[in-house]
Amino acid sequence: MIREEFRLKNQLCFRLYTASRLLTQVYHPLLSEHGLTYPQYLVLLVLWEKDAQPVNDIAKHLFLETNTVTPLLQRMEKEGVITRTKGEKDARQMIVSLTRKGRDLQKRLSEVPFAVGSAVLCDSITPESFPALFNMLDDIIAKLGNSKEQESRSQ
Amino acid sequence: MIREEFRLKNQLCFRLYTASRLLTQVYHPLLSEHGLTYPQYLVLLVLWEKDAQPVNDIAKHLFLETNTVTPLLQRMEKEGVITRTKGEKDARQMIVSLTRKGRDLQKRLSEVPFAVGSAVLCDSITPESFPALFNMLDDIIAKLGNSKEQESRSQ
DNA sequence: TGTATTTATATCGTTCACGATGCAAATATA
DNA sequence: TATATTTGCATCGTGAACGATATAAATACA
Repeated sequence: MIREEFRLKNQLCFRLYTASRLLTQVYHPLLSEHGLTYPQYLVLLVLWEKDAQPVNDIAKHLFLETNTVTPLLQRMEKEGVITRTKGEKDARQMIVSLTRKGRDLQKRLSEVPFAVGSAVLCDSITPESFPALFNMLDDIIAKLGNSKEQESRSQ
Repeated sequence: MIREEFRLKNQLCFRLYTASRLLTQVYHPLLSEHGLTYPQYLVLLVLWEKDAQPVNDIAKHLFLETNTVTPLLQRMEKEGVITRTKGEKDARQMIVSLTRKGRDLQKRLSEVPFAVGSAVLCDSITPESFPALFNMLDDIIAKLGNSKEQESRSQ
């Protein structure tokens, strides 16, 4: 006698986890061609919007901890797509900046968003249905992301 | 000049990835108390629905590869929540079965689905809005999961 | 000013994900 | 029936995630 609330069919998290993994797999061949992983691509998205950010700002944009981002940035530095320089005002900070190679990747990856977009489109997933999905996911992220901040603030 | 399609705000995958990670983090304290990780919990969900399944069936339910599931099952066996026995009809198969401890965990974790559910509920995420979200995520999973099967079939 | 606290980042250990590869059992085919 | 192919699982290497902890710089405050 399986309880309904334990059925895989009724799990929100499992759906998010699976959809996320499968969609990330769509990125893989497109990115590995340029020596990038998906999280590294996310770092580039952040830096293309605003160059020269400290580690902490990048981590906050991605809802990640610095202990995840730091090694990732170290690998990206080794690959020559970013540089990490000590902050001038604050010597604790590491300012992450795009290299020429990192900037140029935006042009070389220009087809990626469209390729991924077309991979998910189907009868029920259309450009028109995106806003509704985006809103729900944003609400989940806001709820869980904020409650996390509350936690750390109350300690 | 950032292109719109590269903005973090416009990325479906980033939302799925973030929502998945944040929601998985809600599970963490509830599961680690019982020595479980989230992927291990998913294996239990599968086995609670149907006990004694080969590795491959478990992997397929979770949209994972056996090279991810095998080490995970080995850890669960070491923890004493499952057993792995060679298949009788097919000696290549490893049949994964719940131990007494694994079965009992269902009762001990009975509050988990409700605790997680209440963690996401807010003004816009309600029991009424779940079906719409579930349907869209299921469509994404079906589209990407199926196209993966097509691939392997055509090789 | 001297000490305590906070902040920014880094290091470490464990557990996934997953591509690539290996191996043995089962099945297909010559 | 002998050989080729497929199937099911395991091993290996790399790169995340993330809790725990460390370290140095900045800030607060006594």
